[in-house]
Amino acid sequence: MARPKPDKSTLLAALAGHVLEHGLNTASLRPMAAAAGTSDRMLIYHFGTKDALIAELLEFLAIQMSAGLEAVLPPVTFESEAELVARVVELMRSEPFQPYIRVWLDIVSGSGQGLAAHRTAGGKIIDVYLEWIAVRHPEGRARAAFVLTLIEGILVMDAVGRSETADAAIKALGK
Amino acid sequence: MARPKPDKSTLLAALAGHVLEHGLNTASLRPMAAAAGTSDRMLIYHFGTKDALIAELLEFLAIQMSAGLEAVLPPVTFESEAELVARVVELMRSEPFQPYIRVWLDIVSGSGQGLAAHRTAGGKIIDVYLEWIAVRHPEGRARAAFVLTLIEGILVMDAVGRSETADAAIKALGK
DNA sequence: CTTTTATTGTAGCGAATGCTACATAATCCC
DNA sequence: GGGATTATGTAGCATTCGCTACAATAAAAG
Repeated sequence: MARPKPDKSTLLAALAGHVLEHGLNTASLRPMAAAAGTSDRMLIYHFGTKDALIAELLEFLAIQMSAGLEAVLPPVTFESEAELVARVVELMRSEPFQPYIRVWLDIVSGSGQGLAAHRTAGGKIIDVYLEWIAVRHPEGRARAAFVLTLIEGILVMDAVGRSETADAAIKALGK
Repeated sequence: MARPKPDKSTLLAALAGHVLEHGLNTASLRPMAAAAGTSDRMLIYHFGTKDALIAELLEFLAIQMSAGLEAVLPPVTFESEAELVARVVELMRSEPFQPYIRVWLDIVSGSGQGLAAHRTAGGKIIDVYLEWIAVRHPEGRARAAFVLTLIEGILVMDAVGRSETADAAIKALGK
């Protein structure tokens, strides 16, 4: 009775891997299925609909993008806000984060287009990151929102090839 | 001899209108053609390729998104950085800007996926906005980058339904 | 062992995709 | 006016899309 499939998360992990490499909003059933070692037929069988699949995949991605944050940056409070920002940006710009940032921008774009599942997942991810930053912020929770918002802006700048502007923003924060 | 079509900009304007309403990254030839009162056949005739069309459309959009900025917010320097940010955000959140923001997020997403035309257009748009902010910033050009980056982050927050976080960031800026 | 029930493969449908071949109409040049 | 060039319509092709019908197998239940 509505018992969840035993290895659905295995399936979702494979789908997530494909999406992280090839993009979320342009993903289609047959390539995803191939990446997961199965068929489009079976994806529909398991999820009912592509939209439902994407919705579940977004939940999975939201968790995956939130998990491991503690491991990659231990919960130490920094000496200054500027230093925290610099450290997080350095992290976000590192190689292993790139696929997640691409997917993140897809989520944001989809949210803008009014896709409910995208928006829900996007909001949850922001919530987790906000908390993650708050724990590490010396000036307390109120400023965490500011820091995270700035970092999101930096991601945008980086995406369109204006990292210099992002760097200028970080520098301006210092003084 | 390679004389440019007389009303290609008219065509591009119609295409831009369609894309502003229905999204850039999901646009396909036949609906675009219908919106422009033509056929897919003619779009290919004029632009050669869909990719080329998108590239030209992105240039057009970059200009269109930059033009009119002066009109909508006269080049007055504000009393404080916080006030400037508040005013610009108010502008960006206003109804008529919504379609442009959706397209903007599509451009950012496409840039993240490595689409060169998207990235080029996105960079140009940032450049123009940066200049636009610099002219209005009381504390000079160096801080304009900071302000614009923060605003981009606010757009992201708004997109995923976390305007409260964006507002908190703006407020935090005040003190 | 047999009868359900859950899982999977094969094949394909109808729609949409970007793009092209071919023919026709309009326009320009001389 | 006639030949060449430019513009446009009509059809369609090959591919991919999400999804489904049908049948076969595998597993569970009695």
